Amino acid sequence: MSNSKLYKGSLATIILKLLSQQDKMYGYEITQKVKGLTKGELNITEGALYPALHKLEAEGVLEVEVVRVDNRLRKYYKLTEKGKIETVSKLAELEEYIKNMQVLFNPKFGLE
Amino acid sequence: MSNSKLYKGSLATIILKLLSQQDKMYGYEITQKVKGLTKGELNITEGALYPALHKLEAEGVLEVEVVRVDNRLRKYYKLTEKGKIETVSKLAELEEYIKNMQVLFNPKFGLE
DNA sequence: CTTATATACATAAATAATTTAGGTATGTTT
DNA sequence: AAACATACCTAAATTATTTATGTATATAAG
Repeated sequence: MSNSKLYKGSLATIILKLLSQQDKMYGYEITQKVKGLTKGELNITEGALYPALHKLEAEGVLEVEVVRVDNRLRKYYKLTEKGKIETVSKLAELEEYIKNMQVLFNPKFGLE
Repeated sequence: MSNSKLYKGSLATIILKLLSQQDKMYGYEITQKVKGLTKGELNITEGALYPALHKLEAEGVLEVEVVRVDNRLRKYYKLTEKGKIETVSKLAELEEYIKNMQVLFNPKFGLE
């Protein structure tokens, strides 16, 4: 995530959102997906991603399935039931955040 | 800023934006303005605000003028020339951030 | 064949932004 | 007299991240 300081705090939300659309993904796949969708503008660093995935797993938000492909390991993550609920609330938080930024940055909207 | 983790990294941008619309403001006024505009949803904590103001001042982005009002101190901050340039780039960064979040969260937009 | 690049995981130390929890002091309202 | 609002401040702890490594296999390029 080595671009803008603004991304701080959004990593978990991004992971959850991607997993709500794709059933299961592994870490490296997530970095590539994000890089692709943002045309290279947002690069999730591994040092941020793996600890974040481990934390979400420890919280019971994600569950993991290890698969060996081409003699290399992949750890597929998917949302648990708790994770689906958590995703909804994280997405609501993001929407709130963006709305608040809009009223701060386009004061017209805030006036009524 | 004791609401959502998402605000991390946006505090300086918020301060600069407010000062680009209002010439000069003091710390407490900034907290009240933000609280008002966001209907109480975003509360900047003093522990975040004051160090942020001091840092921006140290960087030459803000300049300060101390005024005594009703026997109480107020430190008015305003943008320097450097600060005006910095504001433009911070706002551009925020727009980039929001665009990237849109392609991540509304994948339709990313497809062409 | 050997070097570079891509795939795939991981962790530890350092940095940065913030929260939490204090502290000082004056003015106003109950 | 107490509570609340105004107005500043800082230090310790927490948290998320960057930066810098490390391991290992597969594939492409020279």
